[in-house]
Amino acid sequence: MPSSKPKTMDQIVSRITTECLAVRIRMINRTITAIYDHALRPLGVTVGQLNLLVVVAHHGPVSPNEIARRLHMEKSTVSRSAARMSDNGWLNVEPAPSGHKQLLTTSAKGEALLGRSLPAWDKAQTRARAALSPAGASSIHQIGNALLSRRGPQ
Amino acid sequence: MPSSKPKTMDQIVSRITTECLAVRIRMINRTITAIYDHALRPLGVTVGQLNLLVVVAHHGPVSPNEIARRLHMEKSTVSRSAARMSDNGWLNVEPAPSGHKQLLTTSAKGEALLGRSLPAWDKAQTRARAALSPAGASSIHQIGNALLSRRGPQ
DNA sequence: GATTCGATGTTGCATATACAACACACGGAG
DNA sequence: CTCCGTGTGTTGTATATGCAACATCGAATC
Repeated sequence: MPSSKPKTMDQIVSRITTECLAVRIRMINRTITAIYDHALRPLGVTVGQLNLLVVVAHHGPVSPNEIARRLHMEKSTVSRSAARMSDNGWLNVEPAPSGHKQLLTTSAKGEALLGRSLPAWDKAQTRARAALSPAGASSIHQIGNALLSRRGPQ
Repeated sequence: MPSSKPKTMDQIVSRITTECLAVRIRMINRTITAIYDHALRPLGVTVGQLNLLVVVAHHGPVSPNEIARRLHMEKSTVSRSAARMSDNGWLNVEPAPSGHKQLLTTSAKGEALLGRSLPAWDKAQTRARAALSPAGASSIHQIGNALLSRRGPQ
């Protein structure tokens, strides 16, 4: 009876090469992020930042931690991004009335940027849909919505 | 006649919130990457590194630039990752016989790591499939394969 | 009221990633 | 043979990202 254990290097490599979801998602992420970042470059903002801005604009005054849960990010990542955007004058970071908490709100400058960014975002969105193919874009949309519907731990 | 131009902030925010492919892909990327990295942590390797190792093992001696094209990455990203992995003894980075070029090959230690990592990778792969749902996983697989089939510029 | 626990934010460290500017070497044009 | 252009690798800079350890504040427990 041939053991199933002693896989050859070729078998392992072949298996991971043809199946791994991580390489694929990470590659797709790089490609799509590049499309948006390229379109947004003239505005001096990245997709990550634009997305953060939109979430803050959408969910009124909101804490970094709350955003981290919604977008499945690490709290420190949100805090540091918010700090950078505050430096740029796009976000206000203020301590909540009571407690240690913080509240993020959009500034006038931030909303202006958002308005100015719409055309570039739209162009990128179109190009991204093309890169993913309509069916792929629809799948991504669906998977993303499922993730968005339930927030993370922390 | 109402202009289609003067969108309100709410309209813009709502549109990007409900449609943007970038937030979704980036979120999916964070989630899936976390699954693999968590599973691989005991082995001291990240998914990105494991993937690089697999590609090098698969495509014999190969230059960083060639890998960059295949995986749609920036050449400097590949070079620096390869350098880290060389420090760990998982990859050999050697100058090509003639020319300025470099050739990456797996070391014995690298192949051993690969073999040791398979179970963890497998567990992560299963969990990732579950997180994406079978249909979603299949879509990602397909989109990824399409990207892999044509290499990038540079 | 003092102590403890839990939620929140910060900081140090490491990887991943991209872009721009630069350094180098090979090959072809002259 | 020399010069130049292209392909390739490197380095500086900046963002994104996560983990672990720590600091803090409020609330629940006693």
